[in-house]
Amino acid sequence: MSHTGYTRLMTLDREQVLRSAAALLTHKSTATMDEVAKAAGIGRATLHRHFAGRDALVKALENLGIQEFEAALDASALDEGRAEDGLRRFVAAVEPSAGLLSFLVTENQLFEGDQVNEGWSRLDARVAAFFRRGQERGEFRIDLTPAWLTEALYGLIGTGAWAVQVGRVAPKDFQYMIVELLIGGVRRSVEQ
Amino acid sequence: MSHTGYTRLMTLDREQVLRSAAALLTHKSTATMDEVAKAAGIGRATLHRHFAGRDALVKALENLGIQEFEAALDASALDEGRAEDGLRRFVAAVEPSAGLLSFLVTENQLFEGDQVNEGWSRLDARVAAFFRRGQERGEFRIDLTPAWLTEALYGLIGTGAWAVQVGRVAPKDFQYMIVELLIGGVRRSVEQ
DNA sequence: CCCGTATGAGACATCAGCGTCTCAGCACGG
DNA sequence: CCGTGCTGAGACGCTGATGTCTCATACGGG
Repeated sequence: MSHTGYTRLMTLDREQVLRSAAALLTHKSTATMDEVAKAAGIGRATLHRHFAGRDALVKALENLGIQEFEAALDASALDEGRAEDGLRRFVAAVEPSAGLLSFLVTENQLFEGDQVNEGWSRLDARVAAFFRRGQERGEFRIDLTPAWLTEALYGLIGTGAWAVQVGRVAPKDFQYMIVELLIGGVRRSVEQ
Repeated sequence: MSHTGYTRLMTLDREQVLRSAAALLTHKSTATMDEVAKAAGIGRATLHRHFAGRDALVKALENLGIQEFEAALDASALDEGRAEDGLRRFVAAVEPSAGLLSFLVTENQLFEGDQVNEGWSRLDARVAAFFRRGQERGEFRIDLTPAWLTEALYGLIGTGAWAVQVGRVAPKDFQYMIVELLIGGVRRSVEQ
């Protein structure tokens, strides 16, 4: 039989191709379909058999990213304990996907109004709600809007992923640098 | 005489075209040469008379961005008074160029090793030195490296410019959101 | 008034990347 | 041993963008 349903083997193939595509596009967002194929160790024709075209590939990557992002969100149990610690857990959980997320965010900025994948708005809402709860509990300051904090978190994750990639930040410091800056800021405070 | 030297009129033309190109590419980084020309109110041929090609245009924009960035750096007198206030002045000064800077940073990430414009490294060094001085004076925490703080500043400026553009942050809050987050972080501290 | 000059519009060739297709090779199962 | 089916390689046509060129025109100075 051909690849109708989602037999395990088939899914594994797709998954693997998707992973390597993510890895490549993460640090070369303009990579060619041919490059993506070669990076996955397959031919361009086969790549097209898995993904109808570049758009389909990006959309699949988008779904993968959303899925991983959501998994990180679930895994970090943002509501348990101090909001600050939830944030730490989240950044730690999202680190492996940081490059992919960064790519997708950049990619999304190009699609002006062409209605973005609804998954993003759902995730945005969850993250913004987390910040809002932190504010209501008195753990976060209230003069920075949840929407901005959400964007800033994405931005810092992307910047962090890139800084690690070009060697300006040690990989082991990724999580620490992002979370500490986001939580405490750069000012040296007495309570540290 | 033709446009040999840099007669005033000629320079003004270029400048104006460059400005409008910056404004356009800032929120549509994939804009066509034709779109750039139309946005500047000139024909594509004339655009090519000013800038040999897309690369030349981008390079000119890069120089413009570097120049504005450096001007903002000079104007904000980072060393005077508290480091924190210097940072505030700088973000205020750089706000008009934020979109352009954001575009250029993204653009630069594509040129892998093709040796980036030396202007950037000079500016990077100045900013990093500022953070280092702040640390030495005891005003900034020392567990975040100057290199990371520099990248984070760029990242937040870019994120801020984008957030304003899509309406997630009010233009008047641009400066406040960036500086406050960068300086104090999201944690609600007693001393606020 | 007339000439020089820059300009805008458009035609043209070129090129890179995409999407489709064909074909031969290879593995795998019957 | 032989079909079936998937794969990689490659050819092909198409499209969009680029860079170059020509030409008619409008503007401005002498």
